[in-house]
Amino acid sequence: MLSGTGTSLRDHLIESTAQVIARRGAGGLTVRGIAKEAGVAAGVLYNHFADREELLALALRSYVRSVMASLGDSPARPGERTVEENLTGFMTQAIALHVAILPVFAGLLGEPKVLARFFDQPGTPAGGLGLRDRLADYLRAERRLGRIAAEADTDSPATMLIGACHELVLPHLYTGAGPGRITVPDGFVDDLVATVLRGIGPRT
Amino acid sequence: MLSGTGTSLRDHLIESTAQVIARRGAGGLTVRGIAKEAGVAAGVLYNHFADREELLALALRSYVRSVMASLGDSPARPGERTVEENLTGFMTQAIALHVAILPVFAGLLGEPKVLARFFDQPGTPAGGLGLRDRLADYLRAERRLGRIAAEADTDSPATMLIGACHELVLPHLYTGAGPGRITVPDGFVDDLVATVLRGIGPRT
DNA sequence: TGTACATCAGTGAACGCGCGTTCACTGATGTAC
DNA sequence: TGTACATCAGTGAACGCGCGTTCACTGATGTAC
Repeated sequence: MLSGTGTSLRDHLIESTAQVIARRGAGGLTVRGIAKEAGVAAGVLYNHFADREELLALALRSYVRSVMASLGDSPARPGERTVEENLTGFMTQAIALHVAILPVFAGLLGEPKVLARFFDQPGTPAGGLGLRDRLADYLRAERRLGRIAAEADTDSPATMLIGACHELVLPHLYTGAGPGRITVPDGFVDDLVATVLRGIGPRT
Repeated sequence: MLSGTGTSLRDHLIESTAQVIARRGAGGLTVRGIAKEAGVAAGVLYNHFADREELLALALRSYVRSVMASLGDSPARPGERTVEENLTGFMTQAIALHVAILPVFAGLLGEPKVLARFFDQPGTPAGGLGLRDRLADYLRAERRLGRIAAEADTDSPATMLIGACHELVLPHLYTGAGPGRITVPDGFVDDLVATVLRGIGPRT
């Protein structure tokens, strides 16, 4: 695990840490735990990183990137297919992203220094934070095309749809379910999209 | 602050801790910090509580109760006023509750033991967790009364509306804004309710 | 090819710190006479 | 009322622990001749 691989030890440490994050979350990650996972001595971290926080921020970036890469690009293009199909595809990805990433960031809320370092990195993937704005942009484009109601608001549906991702994941975190299996109820996405498109008010 | 008050030292400790939680969140709360805030020696905690976690769980309950008391009862009664007014009132309260409570619980995600103790307490107020179900119950009642569409789903609007509360608060936590001022955008609640009731799809 | 030496990434015991928790002690209060 | 004693809530120094971090050392590798 140490030599013979093409990657540098620095990269190996980042990848090992990202794997621990994926498996156990980012909360309570210790320098010794990381080193053990990577199969090296604890002190070696400081030959390659300024401190624990720098390594964690880099590992977080690596983890977020690998999750986003595994999901592929969002297929929501204004004017193509139907709005319903586009929203359904977007939400399916958004949910997968939140299920993978929200528990990790939640575990770091007690370590604001690491979060700050993560967000300060140049070229940081926006993670879950950019999704709401991208969704609102998409909806505005569809409104311009006349495929959603001219008088409809775009911020509130974006907020609610992304918020639904949070609502799906957060209760599991409070009860300490960890990053383990979070199951998406049958028809979850379809119901969300239908409610947003058609509303629940009586037919007028 | 020590003697002369009618409350026992045990109650005083719980209240002092609840106040620290209200001011600085529940993350990183130390036994010494609590004792200093209460104006007593650190060791005294163990004369009244089994350990730090028990005190924190009790202080959490006290804090949640005081927040809920300050908000009063939810005014959403099926069949009274209009659905729009009821939802607006419910959401205004739900947002205030999440703004006050979500940062506190978020800071505790790194301490699952304290969360477990909190939820294990008999008579624990459900906090933010029960709101979604209450909202879904309310919507089902209105649907029975014919005040929302017969074919409408009730779980998805409840999930989205409560999720919008999360979406409002969570980004502030990532950027380390603390439990400080979280401002609600103008028309936030009205837009949410309008979108849920009328939908954003083109008028059919 | 063989030998002596320089280099330097990696090692892991040790350090200082802050934490939750303990416990011998203090001193205010209540009681007996 | 005054005095001697018992009680016990509160004290805070001290303990053990795990943490992030340091640094003198090791030993594999490359180089000179």
